[in-house]
Parts: sequence; C-alpha cells; structure tokens
Amino acid sequence: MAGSIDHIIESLKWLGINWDEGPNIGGLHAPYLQSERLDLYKKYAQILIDKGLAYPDPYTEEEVDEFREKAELEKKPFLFREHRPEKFDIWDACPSSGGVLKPLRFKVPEIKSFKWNDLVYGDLSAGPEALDDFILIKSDSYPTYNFAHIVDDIEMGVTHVMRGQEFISSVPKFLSLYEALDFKPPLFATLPPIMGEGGNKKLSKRDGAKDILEYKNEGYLPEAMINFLALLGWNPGDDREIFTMDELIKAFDISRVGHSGAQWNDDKLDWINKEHMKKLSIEELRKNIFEYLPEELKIEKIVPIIFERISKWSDIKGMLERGELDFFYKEPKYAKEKLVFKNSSIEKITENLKLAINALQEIKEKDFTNENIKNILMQIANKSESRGEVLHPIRYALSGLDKSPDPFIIAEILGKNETLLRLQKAI
RNA sequence: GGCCCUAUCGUCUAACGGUUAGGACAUCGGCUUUUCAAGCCGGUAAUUCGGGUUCGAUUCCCGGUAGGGUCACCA
Repeated sequence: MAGSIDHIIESLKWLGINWDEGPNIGGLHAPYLQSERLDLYKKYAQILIDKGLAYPDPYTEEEVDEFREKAELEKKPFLFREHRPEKFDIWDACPSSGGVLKPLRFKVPEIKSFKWNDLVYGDLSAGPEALDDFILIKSDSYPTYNFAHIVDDIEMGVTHVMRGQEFISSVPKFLSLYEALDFKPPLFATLPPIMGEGGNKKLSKRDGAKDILEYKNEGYLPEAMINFLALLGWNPGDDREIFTMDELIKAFDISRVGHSGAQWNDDKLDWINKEHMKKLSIEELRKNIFEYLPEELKIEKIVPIIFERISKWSDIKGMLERGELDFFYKEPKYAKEKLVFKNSSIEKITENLKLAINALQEIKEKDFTNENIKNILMQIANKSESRGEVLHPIRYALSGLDKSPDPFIIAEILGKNETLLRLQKAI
C-alpha cells in the first residue's frame, strides 16, 4: 500500500537507517514493489505447477472456513492438506470467461519434520504439523508473503533473513518451498519480540503502542530511540548503555541477541534520551528549546534551566501549560503568607527582604549576575539563623511558586529593576 | 487444543559449573548553599518449582508451572 511504504521510509529515515537499494531509490534488483513483480511470481508458480507441486484450491472460502471450524471444534490443528483433492484442475491464471481466479496452493512434497539453524536461536526444529498446503497466489492474482518473499530471496540473491519470532512457526513451510524450487535457503536470524509496557503482549497498536513517528513528534532524538531499541533484546557484553549509531554498529554482535521478549519501558527511553541530549551543543539545545517557547521566553539564560528539567523537547509544553515559566515575563501572584519560611515570622521575613533589597541595590546594573547576586545574598543568608529564612522569601517573591529555579538565576534573568520591584512589593 | 520459543531484582540485562549473583532504569534514603530540577553517595530488591548429573549447579538433563509466538486469500 502506497501510504504504508511512505510511512516505513519516513520512520527508517528518521531513525537514521539507510539502505542500498529499495522502492524509493531503485537498484540492481528493481522493481521492488510486489505489484510490479507479478509476472515473476507467476513464472515461479508455473515452475511448481509443472512439477506437480501446486494446484488450484477447489473450495470456496466458506467451505474452507467450515473445515477450519470443524478442526477447531475437534481441538485439532487445521490442516488444509487433509482436504487436498485427489485430482487437480488446471489453474487458469487469467480467467477469460469472466470466471473467478482460483487461489493457487502449494502441494507440500513431503510431510516431514524439519531441523534448521538460526543465527540467534541456534538449532530449531518443528514437527510435520507445521507443514501445510498454503496459498501461493491469491484470487486477486497477488502472491502471499509466504510465496513472494521466497521468490524475492531467489531473484534478489538474499543471503540473510532477519525477522521477528512470529515467523519461526512458518519456517518449515518456507524450507519446504525452497526445497521444491531447488534453492539453498538463506541464513535465518530470528529476533525476540518487543512486549508492551506493563503487559506481556507483543507490542502492537491495538494495545495502545504508539507509532514510531509519534516519538519523533514528542521530541525524542533519533539516536536515543535507536539506542533504546538496540538494548531491548541485545547487550554489548559490558556495562555500556549509551551508544551513537556508529558505536552501535561497531559493538553489535548477533550472538549477543537475546531469546526472550523484552518489555517496552518509557522511563528508560526518557533516561537514554536525556543522556543523548547531554551530548548536544548549547547551540543545538537553544535551537530546539526555542522552538517550543513563546517569543517572550526566548531568553538565552533560560536554556540551561529548562534543559535540566526535561528529558524530551515536548516536556517543555507541559512546563508551559502548568505555568512553571510564567514568572519570567509576568509578575507573579501569590498569597503573602507563602513568603514565610517554616516557623519563621512575617516580621522576620520582611526584615530579611529589606536587607536583601539594600544589598542588591549596591550591585551595579551591569554586574547584576548570578554569581554576584549569590555572593551578596549568601552573606546575608549565612548570618541568619537559617538560610531558608532569607532565601525562601526572595525566591518566592520572585517566582510566586512552590517549586522553581534558585533565586539567584531568576534575579539575573529578571534584571535589577524587575527584581527590586518584586521584592519591594513583597514587603 | 497441536506445534514451537522463553524463564536472573518491579523493568532491561551480566555472570567459559566454583562470584559476597554484577550493572542500568525505576524506587527509597543522604549530601550538595531555601524549594524544584540536575549532580554525587548509599540502601531495598532476583536465579519459577520439583527431580536428577556433579565434590559443586543461575549455568547441563528431565518433568511441572508460568509467559510468549503460531495454526489467514496479513505480513
């Protein structure tokens, strides 16, 4: 489907995963879309027909459903081959008389057990129950995945097939088909599934899993996402956890891929994302953070304050919504008694605020920096019975919030005039 | 139900049969100039159960249990 292709391509590109050939860039084995390879699948279907290893399904869908239900009722696995007709009709690939195309089924040449090797799981095997006469070509003339990928493996010279664990049970079918076509199978590497957070079901949209591009929109870094994903079911064998793409490529070893499903974990993802954010330059930080800020908050000095408090860009939205940054450009409103520190008194607080105002007035406007403010205020604070008695009311008068950055940096950002104004009002 | 896969802290995981069972996230506590955040230090926390094999099993074998996958004209 056209939309799905774009979506897959966009997701891979965001993650920084590149490929050498494919539907959007062409290559040696083009075309890449099934719809453009139908003749090829038909050619291989004919080879199987000629060998007597493929036949048109004589039943209607309803009839097959009945077989299936019956098997289910008898608590037996449904095997189409138990209903395989004794004589095969001729398969009419393009019904001319307005008839409906019959699906073409593979006739499994030999019902047997299969053993094979998997690069991750090692030796695997399955009983004959895993083999069945599956559909090669559907009634819409398209091949099924089971058939298409095998033709493609042969035609495109595929050497390694890496895919999810859900395919293990179909491998005997594939092996049987490779055999029927006299093709040496590629190497298989089976990867464990990713399970949903909290639950123990395979991660899926139905159970609330998010589209990968939603993480992009939420402001996760692609390298962090790749890093997180890589660690789900694989480890480097040492204690390293933070990797760039290049480091990941160097460190990766398929023998260290795990065999069991790993749960998605947003907490860990956030931590990894933050670790990758720490590697960004101040310019990159500013650029990304400013994108989320309104004009009046695009202040250079606010960047580290925000950076400390977020683990992904979209966290800034939450800070904005909760009004945690309002005081930088709006006079705060608060109840007077909030200025009081623990069991101090309003008189004491007022006294301390006056001391602070006097001291701050001594600083020249151009020297009104975090460091100078801190020096002066800490002198007062250290003389007091408790530092909080001095610092808390200042911080509260400036921010109007229970939780905020420290008063020194707020004062610097507000500037001398606004700082003194707010402190005066608190008296 | 058949076939198949898997099993170490809550989560992701490490440990050529011999370790005080290690790390990370989360959590809890402390420190760091008032709160928050960040940072630093520390704590709690695991080998699913039962049998073997072995001088010795997290590790090898068998069985139970639990979880997962699959049994489509989807991939």
